[in-house]
Amino acid sequence: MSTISDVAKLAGVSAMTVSRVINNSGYSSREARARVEAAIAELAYVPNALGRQLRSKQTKMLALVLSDIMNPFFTTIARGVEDVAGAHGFSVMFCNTDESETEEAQYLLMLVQRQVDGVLLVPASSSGKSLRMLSSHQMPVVVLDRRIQSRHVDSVRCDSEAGAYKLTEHLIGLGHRRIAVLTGRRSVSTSVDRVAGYRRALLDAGLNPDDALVRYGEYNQVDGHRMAQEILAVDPRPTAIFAANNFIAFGVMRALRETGLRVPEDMSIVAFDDVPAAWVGEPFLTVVDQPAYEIGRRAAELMLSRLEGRTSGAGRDVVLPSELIVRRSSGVPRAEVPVSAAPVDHAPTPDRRARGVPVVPAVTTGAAR
Amino acid sequence: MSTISDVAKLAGVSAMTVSRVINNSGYSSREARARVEAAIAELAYVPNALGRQLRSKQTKMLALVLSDIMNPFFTTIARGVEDVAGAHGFSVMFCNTDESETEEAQYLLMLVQRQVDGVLLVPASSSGKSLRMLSSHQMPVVVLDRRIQSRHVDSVRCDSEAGAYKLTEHLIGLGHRRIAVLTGRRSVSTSVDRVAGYRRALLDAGLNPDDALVRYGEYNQVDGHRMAQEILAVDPRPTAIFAANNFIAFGVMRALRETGLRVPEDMSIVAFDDVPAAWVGEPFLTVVDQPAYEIGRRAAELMLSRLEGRTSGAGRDVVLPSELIVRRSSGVPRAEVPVSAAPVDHAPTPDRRARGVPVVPAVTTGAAR
DNA sequence: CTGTTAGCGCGTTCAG
DNA sequence: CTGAACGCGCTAACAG
Repeated sequence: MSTISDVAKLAGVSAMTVSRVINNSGYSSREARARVEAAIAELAYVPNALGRQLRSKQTKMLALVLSDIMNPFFTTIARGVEDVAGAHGFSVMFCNTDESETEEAQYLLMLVQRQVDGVLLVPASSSGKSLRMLSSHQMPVVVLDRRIQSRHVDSVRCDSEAGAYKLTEHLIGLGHRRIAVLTGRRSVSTSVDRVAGYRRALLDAGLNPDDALVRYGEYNQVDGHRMAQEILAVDPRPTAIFAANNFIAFGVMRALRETGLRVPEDMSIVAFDDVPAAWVGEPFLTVVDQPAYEIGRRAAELMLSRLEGRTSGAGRDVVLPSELIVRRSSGVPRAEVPVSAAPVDHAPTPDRRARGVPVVPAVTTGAAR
Repeated sequence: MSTISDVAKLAGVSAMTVSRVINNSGYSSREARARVEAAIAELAYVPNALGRQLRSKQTKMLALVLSDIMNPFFTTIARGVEDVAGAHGFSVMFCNTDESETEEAQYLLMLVQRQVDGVLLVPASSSGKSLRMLSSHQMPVVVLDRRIQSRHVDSVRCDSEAGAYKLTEHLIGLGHRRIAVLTGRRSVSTSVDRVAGYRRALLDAGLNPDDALVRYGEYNQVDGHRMAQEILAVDPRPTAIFAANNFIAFGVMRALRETGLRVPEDMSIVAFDDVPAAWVGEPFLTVVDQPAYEIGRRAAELMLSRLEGRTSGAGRDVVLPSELIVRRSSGVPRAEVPVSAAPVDHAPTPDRRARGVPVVPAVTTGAAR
């Protein structure tokens, strides 16, 4: 490994001149430049970023701390972050917390030690402890996906409450009256926001929320399965289930399959998060799709514009809209339809994307709206 | 940001003593240790890893360079790498090359500059240029997923040839005689190995490979779709399609849906790569599943054991076995079954995992095997 | 346009 | 058991 002074020696100039040539900073004569470049080529010299980083106090490195890179929602966010960061000469480190506050704290400490230039954080809890720790070290932060209290921090997320409202409204429009919701843990804002949107939709329709139909758990398939089993034992049984994320939805599907219930004839399912089109043969679930790539992209841009001094002042809270996509997993509840007239439609069904106007004709219910 | 000498000053000792306390190296008296720890706490001192890295010439950082983190296969590999690396105190940087040699070269140069301790590489091409560049900088490398020429480099991959053989054999056993294969680009070893396994299976069954049924393209949905359209126009049309990866398979499914062909009644599909169980309601595709997490885990372990000096000598080539999982997307070809007796089985179908012995009874064909 | 000086924060070396 | 001196590779600040 040759160093900058090896190059300087070979080129017959000082290290400083070499530095200027490498970084295109300051002036340098054609001749000196040529000699330096020749020396660099001869030695196959590659500058050592560590020295530069130590001196300039910039690592050109961002960190993305999230719960699990295996979740397609986060994978997509990650790709958005990487694309933007890369275009600005920044690299990205990924850290999986698995929703554990302990893991999160350990990673954040490590990131501070490593002097990353900024942290993009999907907080494992809304306690704000992590944010305080980061700000005590003057570490720039953008919070992703979740709501936080602090007014000083930038955040980019999707409107969970509104998305949940849309899904619930859709089910009510189909005629459902008993709708269950299976969500994540109480300490995560998306979990509670989605329940809140669900409740508001029920109330707006003049329906009475039933706490027996609300379950909190983990955002994974195992817990989705468990919660679905519980909810299927409730009497009277709900006619529709709202899964607050994709993994929970798949756990629900499994539970229904095991119980022999058909979707949507015996039970409707709707969920948050779509599965990327590239990964599925025929999309089946009615979902609210979050703009995951956009969340990552916007978060990275916000971070970079702070770091490059193009943005300053109070924290921005960017809230992106979600989109309702109606597919075959949601239908009219059994009681509403004659048994003989419930054919399963297995023909190719293009997505009916709801844009503004609900695609499904609203069923007139007791209450307005 | 306080430094090690701030702590030293406050504790009334030298910087060296502080360093010893932090790293538990050498001796230090109880008293000194206590004073240092108090000072650290008071200043909320966090050691700057950059200084340490510059001095020790170790960054405790690995890089994973792959084509696209959005591909579930690579995401799973990434998680395997991260878990192992994290357990050893290493961090991981991810780089998406999108199969571009240019992108790859840029990333690798950046990684050398950043002085990462090692690179885990899914090479965009089998040219070996990247490997030569890395070795010229004495950068430790483990190649993942793909074959390379060099005998000096460690690699961890799955046996593509054998997996393709299993899938093709399965189709032949069902009675298929005209089987198409849609694969990736010729410069990637997995693409050509899968075609090789396919050809060997045909030959072993006494069938004649038809080059019109072999297509090379990109490992993505768009190209899978395009290649499927081409292959459906071939006369006589094949009765089964072997997609060499998951994305190609989904492109094929889309093409078939658009053409109005049913799977498996009108066309069987088999593919490389399973979709993680957590992401799908009911798995449908007959696949060969690669142990992706294991590939990542083993690669990271190999790298760490080299870095920690526990392994030395010639490059290891770890080849992991794949597993055939038979599902509903593959069936007996149309001609072989009376039209009246081809019911679609929509009941819950547990996976029939083939372990050693083929699950599907072998159809007696002209040739042995 | 170019070179010199002086660190960035830390750990190794060696003498107390 | 502890500290002083030095250097890792690079660049900001200042002369020339």
